[in-house]
Amino acid sequence: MTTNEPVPGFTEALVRLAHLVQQVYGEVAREHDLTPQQAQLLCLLIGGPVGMTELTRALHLEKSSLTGLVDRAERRGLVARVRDSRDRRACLIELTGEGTRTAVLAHDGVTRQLETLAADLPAEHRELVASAIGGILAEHTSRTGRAWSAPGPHRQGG
Amino acid sequence: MTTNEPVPGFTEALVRLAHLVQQVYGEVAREHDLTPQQAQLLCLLIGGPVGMTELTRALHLEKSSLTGLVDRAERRGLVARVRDSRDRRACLIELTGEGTRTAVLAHDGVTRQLETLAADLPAEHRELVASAIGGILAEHTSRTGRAWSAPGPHRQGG
DNA sequence: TATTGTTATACTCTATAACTATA
DNA sequence: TATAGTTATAGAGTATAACAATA
Repeated sequence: MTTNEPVPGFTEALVRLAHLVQQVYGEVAREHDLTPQQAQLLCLLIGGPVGMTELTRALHLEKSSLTGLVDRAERRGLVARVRDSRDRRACLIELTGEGTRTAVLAHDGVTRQLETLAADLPAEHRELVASAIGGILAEHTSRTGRAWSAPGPHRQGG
Repeated sequence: MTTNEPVPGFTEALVRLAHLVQQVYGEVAREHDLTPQQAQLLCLLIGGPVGMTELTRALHLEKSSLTGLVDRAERRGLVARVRDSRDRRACLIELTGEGTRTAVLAHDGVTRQLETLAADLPAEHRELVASAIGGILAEHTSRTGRAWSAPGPHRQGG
């Protein structure tokens, strides 16, 4: 009985929510003089340096697109390329001092905005929504066959 | 007691969900040889012709950006500009025949993908999630002070 | 040979500022 | 004056293909 008639507004709600989150990201990014893509990149790096190949998977970008994104962020002093000591072809992208400050501000800004918008939602509903989304993400992960590291509010302690 | 300690994973889940929806949109768009932005535009027009100014609000774009987006979609035969009989400055954007076919396919593709990913979610949870999202969207609308028309799975019968 | 990342190229997306035409 | 939309311009984002260096 998991597939009765689908709630008509369900996918519409998901799409609208996604659009809203994008909008929040854009607004917060702009407050810090970032593009949304740069904000995503920075938030993704808060947990520590990440290799280019892993970043292409996390951001769903072609490697050449990522090269350009990192180039521009590097030019603005937000990130730096460091050589990978174990593979001389590879490099890791890490936040600079300014990049770290900006990343944390952007991350906190997005989180605060979303928390504010969801302030009226009872705690148990929040947990249910988070759990439902977790299920959707897990289903997607199992279908695409690899783990997933999203940009944005990150899991600390990695 | 609406603002206890926030569920830590809540905003993270929202952000990851937004990213997933974006990804689905991108994949479906590509299947139909569209950019994600073109797919958004097309889906937004399924309900009928929409004016440029309203489109800038729905898509959160500057008017000149929208001009370019519509230009390219028009050049590809997906949409057409029609004069507004009540205001000779304004025009309405409407789907062409091919545009309508493509828009419906893209819309259905996104819906189907998301429904598939959420297939394991019990119906009552789906309703609760949709309702919770509705509350977040309503809160945002009341803060920004205007109604909102999202691209993507649309509300028919408007 | 396969993988990592860059370069070259072309296009789309986006914003700002200045503009035209209409209200 | 204000609004609807376009044009000009510049930069950012993205993909494809070809390439260099390393594994």
